[in-house]
Amino acid sequence: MPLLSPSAMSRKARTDREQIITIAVELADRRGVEGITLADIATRLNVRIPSLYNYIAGLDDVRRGVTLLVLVRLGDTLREVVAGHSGDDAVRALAHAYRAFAHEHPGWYAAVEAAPRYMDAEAQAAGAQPVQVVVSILAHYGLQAEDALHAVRALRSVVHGFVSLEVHHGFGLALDLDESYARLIDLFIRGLHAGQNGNKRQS
Amino acid sequence: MPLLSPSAMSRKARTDREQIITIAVELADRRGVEGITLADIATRLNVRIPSLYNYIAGLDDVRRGVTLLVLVRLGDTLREVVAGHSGDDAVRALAHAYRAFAHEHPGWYAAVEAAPRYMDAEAQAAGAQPVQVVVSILAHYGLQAEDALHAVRALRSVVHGFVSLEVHHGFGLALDLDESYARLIDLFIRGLHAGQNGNKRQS
DNA sequence: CTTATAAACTAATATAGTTAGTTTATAGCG
DNA sequence: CGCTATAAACTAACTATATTAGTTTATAAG
Repeated sequence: MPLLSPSAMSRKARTDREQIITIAVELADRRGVEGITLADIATRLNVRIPSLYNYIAGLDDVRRGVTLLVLVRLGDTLREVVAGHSGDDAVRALAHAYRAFAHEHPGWYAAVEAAPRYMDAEAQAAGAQPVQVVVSILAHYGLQAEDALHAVRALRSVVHGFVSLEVHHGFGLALDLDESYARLIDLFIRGLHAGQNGNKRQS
Repeated sequence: MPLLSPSAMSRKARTDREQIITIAVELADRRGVEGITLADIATRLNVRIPSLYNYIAGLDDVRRGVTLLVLVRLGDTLREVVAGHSGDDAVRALAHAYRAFAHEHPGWYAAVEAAPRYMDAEAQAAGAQPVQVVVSILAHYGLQAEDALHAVRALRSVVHGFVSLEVHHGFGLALDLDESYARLIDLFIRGLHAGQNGNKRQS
């Protein structure tokens, strides 16, 4: 007896695994990857917990699937938003979209943050679209090979750092967050421009 | 019967709570705040688990205590390191010390990251020394009231963003991390200088 | 109709934390 | 010195979680 519709019977494990991951992704949207429980998934499917093991290897397997899916969705979102922009505009658009994603889906963003815990480097490569988007943007700044990669890390750090602190309520003061973020991105852009001639460190 | 030494008998709850937190901090250094277990603490004290409840309200209470203590230690470390430096030097010293702390004590750094989960805003204020250190540094840049606070958030974002990604192995490429970090901090400093006259955003 | 098997189930185990209620040891007092 | 209140330990029991083993059931295919 398959999990729901008794339609096709052969090699259906793939389908039902996706069903489980889909439900897990919904749960994760509210409670984060760590908040996923097999009990909730089983209830949603009107099935007992052990039945799930016919399709998944365990909870961590579910979390891995969720992480991958979320990474892909973030990558898609960023790519769409950035399309049509370039230079400073592209950086601002990306920064805004990244933050918006975290606001709209805190649980999913938690999955992005915890991604390395559940996926090894190779598996992550499959969902590394976010990085690719950043690389393509910074290419327009005329940054050479290694310089570009260091810049990618810088942008990731800046954007992730702020958003991470924000969604975890790490900023205590009553000071406008939109303003802080806009200034941070501008500061990053200024730094990028100021470094274009003479990118080497002074000390 | 007190947890260990049958010395003073009255109001010893404070003492034994500190004993528990101390052990928990040691455990957290290796496995993070989330990795603390009452079982481990009880074993270390040669006591059964429920006995701990005479001194703590539960696991989250322990985590709260650990978080507070770690926050204070980080604050102390940063303050010591920054003392004697000013301007760009102070920023670099702080950035370096912050990252070093995360490297030497990954578990403690996890507590710093998760701090808002276990402590409300008021409780965090008690361990908000790190922020105070940053404020004092940026005062030397001639930043006015709000500008300074936005700049504090920027520095926190930059430093935390990179370190967080690094310790969670979020950087996939085989590219020197020290170099990336140094460039990021320089980029931040450049941006700070470039923004000194005309700090307002253009759009 | 038979049979092989996918897919569900029940039962049991392990590890967590937590609560209730009981026992024990001892500090302080008469 | 002995009584008593109480701090502080204990055992027992319960919850929720994941996981594994072994059994039953339904059905697709021959």
